[in-house]
Amino acid sequence: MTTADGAGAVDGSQLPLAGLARRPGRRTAPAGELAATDPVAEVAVDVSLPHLDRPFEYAVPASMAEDARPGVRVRVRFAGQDVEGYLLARKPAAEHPGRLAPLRRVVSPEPVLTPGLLDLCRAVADRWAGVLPDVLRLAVPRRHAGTEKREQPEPAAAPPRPGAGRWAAYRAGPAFLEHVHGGQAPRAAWTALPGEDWPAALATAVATALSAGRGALVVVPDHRDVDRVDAALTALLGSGQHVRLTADQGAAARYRAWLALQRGAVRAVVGTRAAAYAPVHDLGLVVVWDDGDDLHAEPHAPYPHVRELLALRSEREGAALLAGGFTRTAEVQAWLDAGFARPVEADRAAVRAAAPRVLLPGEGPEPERDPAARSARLPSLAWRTARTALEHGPVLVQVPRRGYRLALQCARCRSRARCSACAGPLAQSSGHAVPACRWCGRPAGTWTCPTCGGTALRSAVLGQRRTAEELGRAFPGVPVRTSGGGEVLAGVPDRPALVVATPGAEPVADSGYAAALLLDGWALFDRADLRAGEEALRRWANAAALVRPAPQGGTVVLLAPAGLPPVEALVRWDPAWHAARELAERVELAFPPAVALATLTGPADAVDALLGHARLPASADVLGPVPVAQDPRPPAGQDAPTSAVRALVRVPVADRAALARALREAAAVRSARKEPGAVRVQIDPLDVL
DNA sequence: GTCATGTATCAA
DNA sequence: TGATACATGACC
Repeated sequence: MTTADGAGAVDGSQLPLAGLARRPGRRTAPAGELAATDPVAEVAVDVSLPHLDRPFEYAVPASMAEDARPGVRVRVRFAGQDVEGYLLARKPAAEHPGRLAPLRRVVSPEPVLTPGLLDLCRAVADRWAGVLPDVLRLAVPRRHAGTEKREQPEPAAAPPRPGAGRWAAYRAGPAFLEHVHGGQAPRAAWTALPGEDWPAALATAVATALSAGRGALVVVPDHRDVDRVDAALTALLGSGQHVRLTADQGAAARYRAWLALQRGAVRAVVGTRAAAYAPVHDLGLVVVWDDGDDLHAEPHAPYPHVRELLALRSEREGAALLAGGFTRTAEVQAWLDAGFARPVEADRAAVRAAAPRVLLPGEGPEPERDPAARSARLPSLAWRTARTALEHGPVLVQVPRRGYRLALQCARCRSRARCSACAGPLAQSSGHAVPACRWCGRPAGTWTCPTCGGTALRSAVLGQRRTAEELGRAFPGVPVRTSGGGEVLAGVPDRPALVVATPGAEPVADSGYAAALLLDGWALFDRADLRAGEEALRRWANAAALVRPAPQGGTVVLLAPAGLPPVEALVRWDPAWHAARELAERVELAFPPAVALATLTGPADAVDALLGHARLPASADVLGPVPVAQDPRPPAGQDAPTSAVRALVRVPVADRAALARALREAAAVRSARKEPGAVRVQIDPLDVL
């Protein structure tokens, strides 16, 4: 029987059940129906309005006293409707001066939102100026009731510690593993050697953490990469030590894997971006592979990025952090410069021994007139390289994806045209005769190229997909396979074939490609994007890394002009050099990661209102708002705003938290006042044009 | 977001 | 005067 103490602590006397209390015919529920201890529950309700992003207190009926534990999903009455929520905590007394409504239902006794996961989600919401319910939707998978009842396997015994394996080839590689094994939290930027079997290397790192009783988490860009790491982990550890988490696995499989981690039956996971939240026990190692891939950027509010999320998480949970790839982003370079992370890289001799030879048109023997090459619209060098390589194995042909944004460049030297006021990219909007800056909106009536002094602008060419049929005609009798779009090949056998793939969909060849042709190098520069150079190098290097080393004849033909930094970086296979250059450029232009930046996108008056409410740090620099092309994905149920604008706010990195807080508070004011128009706030978005 | 309440507005 | 519309604030 519940004592009066419990009830008195709630409300001073009885605890009426709201809703029932108003109806004269029904009596207030007696105090005896409340939980004996801690009759008050704090609940995060699933309402994504900024001004409601805080716990609300509910009374715990005695019938739910056992199940209503912190972390469980509950259903409550909120503002007259039934909503889901998470029970955050139980406590003896309420702070809310009014009456408490009771919990309506404990949806599931499974405590899915553990204190650690709640802390992480709260930190993510704060870091990206968002609200907790939005983050919880990303972090906690949908419930699958049948799966909860099923027995989990017994926790597997920790595996033996593996040798350093492939890590011995890298300076500071074995030391990193040693620290992981020793319970420390080193942070490393790993630049993988071309040709590296990186899934195997990551499996070794995961096994090292497991062998020390620590958990491990690996986030890769896509499903195919999950398959590769999954296979490498199984090869090293068997099948019981890890699970996989991907968006495309069914609700049951996903929830089962998630629960296995949550219940501590399994301590290692590999997955795509949502796996960054996986409830791994005793987390000792977090890994992000190829952090430059934009699949690591969450497309749902509040738009967190896996790299930054894992950095945040590793610090909060004392886990080691490993950011690996064949190239290095400016963001990771900034980590190195700041001393936040240390490099794990091979020495130059090892790089030279592992990298393929990279050729550019204009080098090597004079091109001859070759009708077969012309019919495929292939430069002679590419055609001859492929023809020779096809005698030794498969040849990869990387073709660009469609649909790059239109940018402007110097008609003479082809360097990207930038605004003379703020260095933003110039672009031609449809319907406007005068090109304008995409950042500050300033029209560029007259323009002079700072590189060559030219004054004429040219429209960039859109990427164009070459067809496999065209290549097939140029190489009669050679099988042509394609990978990309809907159909992605995992691997190809070690036989002569042309393998046409879009970036990110390149199949792995059993013993490496004999050659790769990287076509349409220009298209990658024609993106109106600050990250174009970095992205070009990343795509080229990821394809070139699948080619055999130069000593075994591996050759890459890159159709891009010599002299541009990403081209030079590929030829010399020096991604660190390129990353340092990129970062220096970002510092110069005052763009991320050199500064923290927020974009506010929405109807003009809504953006103005948000900026008006925001108590921005004194350091804040506001650019725009400027009109932007219609939002490609307007919020559900809303029409695309007719006059969408975008404003940029930049602050020093040290003020990022203050910027996020100011924007969130301003959004809270707007939502409380029901000001019309939705404004999308993004912190450090990738697509700052 | 929903709901309840308060105030302005207008036809009868 | 009563019906209705719209603004406002709370939401536990």
